[in-house]
Amino acid sequence: MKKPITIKDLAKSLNISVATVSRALRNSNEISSETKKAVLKLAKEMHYHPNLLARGLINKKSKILGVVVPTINRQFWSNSISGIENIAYKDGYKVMIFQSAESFQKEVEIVETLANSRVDGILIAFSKETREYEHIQQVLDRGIPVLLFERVCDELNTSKVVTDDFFGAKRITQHLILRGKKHIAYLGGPQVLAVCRERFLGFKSAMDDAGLPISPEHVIETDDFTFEIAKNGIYQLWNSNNKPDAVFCFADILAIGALDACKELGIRVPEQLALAGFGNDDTSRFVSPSLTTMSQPSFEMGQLAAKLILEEINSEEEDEFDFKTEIIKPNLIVRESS
Amino acid sequence: MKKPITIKDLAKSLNISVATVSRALRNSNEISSETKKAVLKLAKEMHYHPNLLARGLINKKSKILGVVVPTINRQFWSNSISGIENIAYKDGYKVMIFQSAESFQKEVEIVETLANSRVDGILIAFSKETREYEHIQQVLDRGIPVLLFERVCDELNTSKVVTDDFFGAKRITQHLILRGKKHIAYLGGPQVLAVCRERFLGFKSAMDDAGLPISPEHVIETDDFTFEIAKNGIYQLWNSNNKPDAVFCFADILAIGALDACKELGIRVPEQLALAGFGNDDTSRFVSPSLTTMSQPSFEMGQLAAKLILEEINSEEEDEFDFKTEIIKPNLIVRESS
DNA sequence: CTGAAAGCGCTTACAG
DNA sequence: CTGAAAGCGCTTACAG
Repeated sequence: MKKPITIKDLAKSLNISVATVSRALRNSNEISSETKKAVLKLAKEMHYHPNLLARGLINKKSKILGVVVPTINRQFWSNSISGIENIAYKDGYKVMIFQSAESFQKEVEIVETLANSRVDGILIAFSKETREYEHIQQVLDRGIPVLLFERVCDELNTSKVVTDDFFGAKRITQHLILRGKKHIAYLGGPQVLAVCRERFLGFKSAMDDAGLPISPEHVIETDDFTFEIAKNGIYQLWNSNNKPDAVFCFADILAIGALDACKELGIRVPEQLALAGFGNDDTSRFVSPSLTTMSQPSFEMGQLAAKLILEEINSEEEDEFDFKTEIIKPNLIVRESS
Repeated sequence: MKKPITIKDLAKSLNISVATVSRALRNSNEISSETKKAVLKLAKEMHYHPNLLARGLINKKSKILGVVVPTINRQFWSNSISGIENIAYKDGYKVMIFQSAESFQKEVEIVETLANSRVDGILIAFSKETREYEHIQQVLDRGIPVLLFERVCDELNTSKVVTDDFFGAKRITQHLILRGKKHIAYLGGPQVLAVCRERFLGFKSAMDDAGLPISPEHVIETDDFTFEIAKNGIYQLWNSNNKPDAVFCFADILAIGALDACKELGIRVPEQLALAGFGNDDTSRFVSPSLTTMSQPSFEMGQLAAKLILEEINSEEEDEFDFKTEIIKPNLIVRESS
């Protein structure tokens, strides 16, 4: 590593003080345009680059937002991030992205690093393992703004951006019912997760309203949201005497696995078995039959999240900030699978 | 923002010097276990957290790797990043991810920020717009290790990790030829990009070897790699008198678009038109007919990239580091579309 | 408009 | 084993 050029080097070369150099570089108004020009010229010539660590140490502002998601490898998360960046960049903020890989320990480490690096704010969607929120509460206590999105919790007093999962699940279940389906199964995640609970409750509510019973063996909870696990689920459902005529899947990837199982088992979709997902992965458009799903406006949710946290960051630190919880309704997209 | 606890606060409370506190915190060996214990205890009680900016300013080591990719919203890139993280975390490094969004200007900004934040190394895949490499050369001149992956250039003297695009394209074209196809079209990106050029040349080489001519109207160059553009390409090919009997697509997403066009046009795949992609997006498994493709080992490429740059970072700065270029062969995965 | 000085939070030779 | 001092690269009142 070479010794980088510092303002000291510039100052020495020009025979002026570092204070003046600093002012010229930051385009201060208390400086003559002449010296400013000279400094800027030399800075360019000598390939001067400011040390952001030193600046951050003094300014206490990094103009950096930290984002923590379970994985970037899913449409929903990567789209949200794009939405966050879209807003952040307009305001001169850079966005640092980290993946927790659904590991609580990694999440804790990342949050700690982010906070210790003095980012201006942290946007986080919890890992699947996260059950306690001490690590976030500590960051909050340190006065660092945190915004929770999609995978949130009730315990924390922050701004939040979430999907209206209850509404979405109810709405898509109603759609299946309208299609004449009466024995609808549910393929979803563990109900310790709020999002899973909500979607199940929405599903249940629609069934209840229609006076349709839910068979216990039609509720399959998976720990992992993978293609293979969904396939097993369909095999399990189809091997019983009590076959469903539709399946509402917690996530598109599950519905896509379900679809594959249907192909293998020779089940006609949607005639024998209608399928519906949630989330609107790009993939759901490309499979055949294409997949009915509740589309989460992930990009817009990211934008909204960024807006909220920037508001908080830019608010007067004195007055209590008014935390908002934005509940975003997903949109039903009907395709061939129902 | 509250005033954070510093080592000064700890020192005052314990009536010892900041130097001693610092040593206790960093688990130095020149310290009595007694004072160490006391410091650690108080640090916990007072919720002390080290300021990484201050540490970085002195240490010149951040234990952070910066990664710049065109987008995280594609399997190949997100998988590579997971591979990079996998290796980096084992070595105690954190990974900061940035998206250039295929914008040269944004790429330049990000690289500048990364370098000015004193990350220990930068792994970058160029944006589609990037034609000059001054921004990287400058970073190199500053002594910061840079590794190029997938979207690279010849001009820069760094370690590189790339796909053997020529081999991959040739191999998959040969596969199509073996399937009895003789009029193979090519759907790909602009050949100013090295990766596009290589894949086209591999395609051409296989055709040449087999004594098969390539019709000029069978070579379609698209500027964007999107589903819709690929569909148009197929419409264009099919509306001519000189219809191909197979299409080698530069990327899976193009092949998937092609597939959709075939469905709309009633073209039987692979009988009338065989289709092959490149990259092995997850989606290519899920579409129907499933897609033949050259599978790039993206996770492993990420791992390799991280290994190489960590080697460089950990090498004695004195001796010239021996830059390596790793050329990774993709694997042919034959599925239903051919 | 410019400079000397103090300081951001931390680390590390150098003495003792 | 501990402390005083210098310093990392920068910014910002305070004087002038």
